[in-house]
Amino acid sequence: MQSATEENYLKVIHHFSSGTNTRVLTNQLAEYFNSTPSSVTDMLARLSGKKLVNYKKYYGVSLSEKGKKLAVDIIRRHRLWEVFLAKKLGFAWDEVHPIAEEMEHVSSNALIERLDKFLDYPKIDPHGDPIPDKNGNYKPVVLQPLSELKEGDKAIISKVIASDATLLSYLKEHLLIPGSEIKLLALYSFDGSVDLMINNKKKIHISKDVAQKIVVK
Amino acid sequence: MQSATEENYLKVIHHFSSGTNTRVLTNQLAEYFNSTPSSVTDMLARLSGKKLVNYKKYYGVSLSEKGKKLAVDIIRRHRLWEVFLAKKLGFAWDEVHPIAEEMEHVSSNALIERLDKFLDYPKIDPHGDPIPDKNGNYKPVVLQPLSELKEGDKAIISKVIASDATLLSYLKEHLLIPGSEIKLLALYSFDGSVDLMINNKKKIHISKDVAQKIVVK
DNA sequence: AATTATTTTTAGGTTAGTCTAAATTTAGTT
DNA sequence: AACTAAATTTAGACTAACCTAAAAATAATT
Ligand SMILES: [Mn+2]
Ligand SMILES: [Mn+2]
Ligand SMILES: [Mn+2]
Ligand SMILES: [Mn+2]
Repeated sequence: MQSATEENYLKVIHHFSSGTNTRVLTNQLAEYFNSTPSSVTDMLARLSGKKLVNYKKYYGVSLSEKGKKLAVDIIRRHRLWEVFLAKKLGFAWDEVHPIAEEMEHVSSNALIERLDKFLDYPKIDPHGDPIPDKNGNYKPVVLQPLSELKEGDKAIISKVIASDATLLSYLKEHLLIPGSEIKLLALYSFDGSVDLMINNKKKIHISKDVAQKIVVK
Repeated sequence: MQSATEENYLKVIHHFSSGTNTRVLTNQLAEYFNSTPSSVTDMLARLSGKKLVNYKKYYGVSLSEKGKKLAVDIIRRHRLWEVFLAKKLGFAWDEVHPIAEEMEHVSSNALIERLDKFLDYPKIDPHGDPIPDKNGNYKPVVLQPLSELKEGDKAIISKVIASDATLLSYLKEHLLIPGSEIKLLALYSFDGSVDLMINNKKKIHISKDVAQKIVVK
């Protein structure tokens, strides 16, 4: 068995190695966890001992096959709980993450299978991220920033890259949230700002800066 | 904040002191947790330091007001999750406990309030135990063993005192489970055994021994 | 290539939660 | 009251998960 801390590490290593570059660095993890490089070294040695990661001193880590399986399963659990929180309990999409961060560590497999069924086998979570099935399979959704759309294009917002609270509440107020349908009415070449139609109901003008932080599919 | 271990202690101390006698003994807790008396002493000192229990060396512990509040809240969380697992996910009443034992430690209060609403404010859990409301109020259900009913009495099974797996599956097979309605058809004075009608559908004969383990209300 | 800066590991220490074995206190019994 | 038995605490040790400070390895610059 693995602890909640170990599960969190696996999930984050998976996240950081999910792009092109495969190895994950000690300082990267330390910064992410608001921890110290020495604590990370400690944990990487532990995970290596459990054959969950491939770890070379001074070089970096990657997930082993065993570790990758586990990481994907934890991501599955996390995202299913997020769907439950949003769809069944009525939490907003930006409230579910910290709660799911705890729920994902409840260990029962039967629980997750039944939850999956109860939710009618959802494919994406409230942030637009794909949910792996029980075999760990999922297809990464093709995403692009809103700023790359052309005039007339329609898309669904699937994610918002923002941690700033004032920006988040601004986006929320104007329904620039995951799930909303948008149409690009006009693109102003002089500053990259755009006019949008949101859910066929409301027009809005946003800067290029903000448009780059709204990810659509 | 308190750890999951501390929460488990508070809950169990509440359980053991819930009867007439108020003080809970070290060995009692050690046995319950399959732990050692010295580990318990250690934890009691910790809980005492947090003002969650009143603890006198060599004498025993009881919950402080603060500790009692917390204990009741953990019981609330536990039983609400049990209802969720049974009613929404379709788990059997005898499968929900170990899962709820983990879920009860998820810390969000908003989560529990929304869960309560989602479940339509249930008053009892799948074992027939009462669920405290958000202020910690609940009325202990008046319970008696089936063996104390008189001929002609009707009752609802609210709990089964059994850990033996063969007995549990026997009871399950014959629908002698929480929620079932039973009527006492005959009481045999020579050995205390009884004839029952279960859910107005099936007759069964059970020994006094088993009748004493079926709690009804 | 030598020096400097950055990254990472090692060394040593802390807290929560556990254990075994020994000492102590309380309870029970001649 | 003295002795024995049971319950409980203390002492000392261990692991997981953290930390700070120092040492070592790697990367970047002169
Ligand atoms: Mn987590
Ligand atoms: Mn998500
Ligand atoms: Mn628990
Ligand atoms: Mn219960």
